[in-house]
Amino acid sequence: MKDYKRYLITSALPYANGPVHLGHLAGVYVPADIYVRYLRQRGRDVLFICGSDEHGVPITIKARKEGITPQDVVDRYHTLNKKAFADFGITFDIYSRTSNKVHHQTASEFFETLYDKGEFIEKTSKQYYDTEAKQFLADRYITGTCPKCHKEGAYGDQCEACGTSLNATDLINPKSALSGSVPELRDTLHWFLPLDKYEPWLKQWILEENKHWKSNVYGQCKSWIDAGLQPRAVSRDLDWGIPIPKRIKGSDGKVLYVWFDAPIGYISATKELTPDWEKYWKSDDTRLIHFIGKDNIVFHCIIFPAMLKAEGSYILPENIPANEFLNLEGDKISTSRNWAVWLHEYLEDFPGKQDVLRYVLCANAPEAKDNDFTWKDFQARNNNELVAILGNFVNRALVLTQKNCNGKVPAPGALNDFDKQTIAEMPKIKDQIESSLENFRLREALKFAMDFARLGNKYLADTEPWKLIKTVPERVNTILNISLQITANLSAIIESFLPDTAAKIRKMLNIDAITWENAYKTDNLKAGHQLGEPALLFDKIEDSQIEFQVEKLQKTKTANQALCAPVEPQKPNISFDDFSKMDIRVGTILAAEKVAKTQKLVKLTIDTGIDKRTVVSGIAEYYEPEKIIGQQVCILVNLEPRKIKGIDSQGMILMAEDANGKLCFAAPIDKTGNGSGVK
RNA sequence: GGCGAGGUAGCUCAGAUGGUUAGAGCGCAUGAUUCAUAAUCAUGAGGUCGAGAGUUCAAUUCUCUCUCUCGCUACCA
Repeated sequence: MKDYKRYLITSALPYANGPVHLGHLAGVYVPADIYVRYLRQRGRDVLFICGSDEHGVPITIKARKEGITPQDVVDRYHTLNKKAFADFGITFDIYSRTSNKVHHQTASEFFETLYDKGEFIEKTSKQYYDTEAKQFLADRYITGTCPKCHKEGAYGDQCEACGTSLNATDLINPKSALSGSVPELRDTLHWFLPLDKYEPWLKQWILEENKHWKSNVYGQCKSWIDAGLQPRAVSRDLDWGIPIPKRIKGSDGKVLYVWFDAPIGYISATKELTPDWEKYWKSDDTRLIHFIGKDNIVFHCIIFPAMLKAEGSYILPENIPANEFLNLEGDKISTSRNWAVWLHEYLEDFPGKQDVLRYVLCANAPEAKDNDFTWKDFQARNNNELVAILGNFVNRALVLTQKNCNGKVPAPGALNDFDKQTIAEMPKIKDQIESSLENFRLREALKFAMDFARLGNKYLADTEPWKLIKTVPERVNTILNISLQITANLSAIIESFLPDTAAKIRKMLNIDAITWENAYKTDNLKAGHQLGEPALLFDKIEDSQIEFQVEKLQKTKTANQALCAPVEPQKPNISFDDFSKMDIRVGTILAAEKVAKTQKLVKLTIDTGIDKRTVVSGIAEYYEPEKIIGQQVCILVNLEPRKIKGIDSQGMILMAEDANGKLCFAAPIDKTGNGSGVK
């Protein structure tokens, strides 16, 4: 690898509309912090950058819902999250925020530079405008009837009832969520970053020059690039965000799209931290690494690099070790469903146990695939690994010294072969950890770190000083000296993974931090050195504590089920006339085949009694085509025909849909004649 | 449907430009031990490496088909 002079490490800016949970910690912040602490231990020049991402529509929506300002929202979560990170020992050099002045300036300048270089495309498009509120409406601010499932209350970007992603212009009866008025379509000007223009360069840079990226990252990028990149709007009509610079024509009422300003936040935060920021962002001998979750791959691997490339004066990331997701007790973590373990709640239930969570999350980090966090596993790792192996070894070494040497480091005598062999293991383990960490294999590194404690336990078990004390007491001095040297080195070895624990060990040994380079030596503790008071590093976690957590989640689940299965309220009354406009008939399915290249569509031929016609229906997930032939169904025959996937669909099959979106035929119970009217 | 990632011991994961008995941790069993939070140490059991076919002297590792999980994407009156 290239000889880098300094490191710039960023971790994804958490979005300031909610608290951080253990998934964030496991995927992004714990790995980043471990890596950074390790680099610092080795004396490398490193900056660790993070901050709150505070713009964008969801924040304005949350503010409206609660009747407060967007600034109030971001202030709340910025403070909360900043504290949570600090509590878990995540040692950012700066935890900034994108509502800062420095960031506003930096991001506007960045935009201006690209604008002046002619890197943007200007495009006018039609967007909904609320004439009462006098503003353009973000997709989320438009509600209406879902064109797919016909439920009301769908948003302009997505229908939460059926999960379909939508365009605002597809909504039936759109309404402004701001004023309730009917919005009108108006022209609006926006700037686009032509990602397609960077396609050849991205191909070369990622697919050829960055083959060392993790396979999940590399593959995802390849997938995006191969699919073809589209120009992406960098501005929005919104009043919360960074205004497009005034001198630019048409900038009125427009802000930078949050995806554009957020990654620039890494730069602004660095600027805020040090006047030397350009050394980190603009020298080839800086190694820039982004720690992110898999949801952020496209932004950090494709879009942000394209922005930096377009700007021209910045370096590009050398690696982006994105992690996958952490599930919780078998289900996807979800903020909106409250299916999460919030960091501040964890600390209330397990005070002082941040290292335990760091350990469990690192040991089970979703490095290659989604992983599952269970409280049972949490308990097992605490009790069987931290308590039994690590805590126990340190305790044994210290208590033995206390009993036999009055808490003073004894002078070693001559070393025998087993002593030498044990001592020789330390540099080996240290090397293994280095190699794992340099390659972002943190769970492997942690496993090696635990080997250090195992080495100590084995050494004690094999030398049996508690027996020798009666027969060859001078030999015990050597054994305890070596055991204590292992303990001292162990404190440095686990420092990056378990910082609090490392500090506790140092305190018990009454020593200062040992550098990484010295973390294998046998003279870090001098003979005669007075040790501090021994104490237990970890406590056992009882079944009752785990049951409490599991019950807590179970309650969430129950609450969600009650919440998630509401029966749709009755629609407004209609006249009989309205009803009788619908011509619903009974028909028989004559033929059915899956529409090629679709997941849900089945092409049906129906004998309606009137004629034999083709209908395309989205039922493939629930019915196998060959099994429904001959079945009678109800069909709305006078629905406007529509082309679906190139097939003319003449009518619509009536289906009953439950709260989970599962479909079943609504059809006559008894066999009846084709063409029978349904009234 | 397309694309990407993953499917290896009860659990969580490593692994190999194809080559003798496929690895680790936890769990389990047996033995040793008692300084230590009944912790530790040793030994062992346990896998047709998602399924099938092909290439090969030889495949878990390469190719193809299929299947399951996750993600992106298209379609869903």
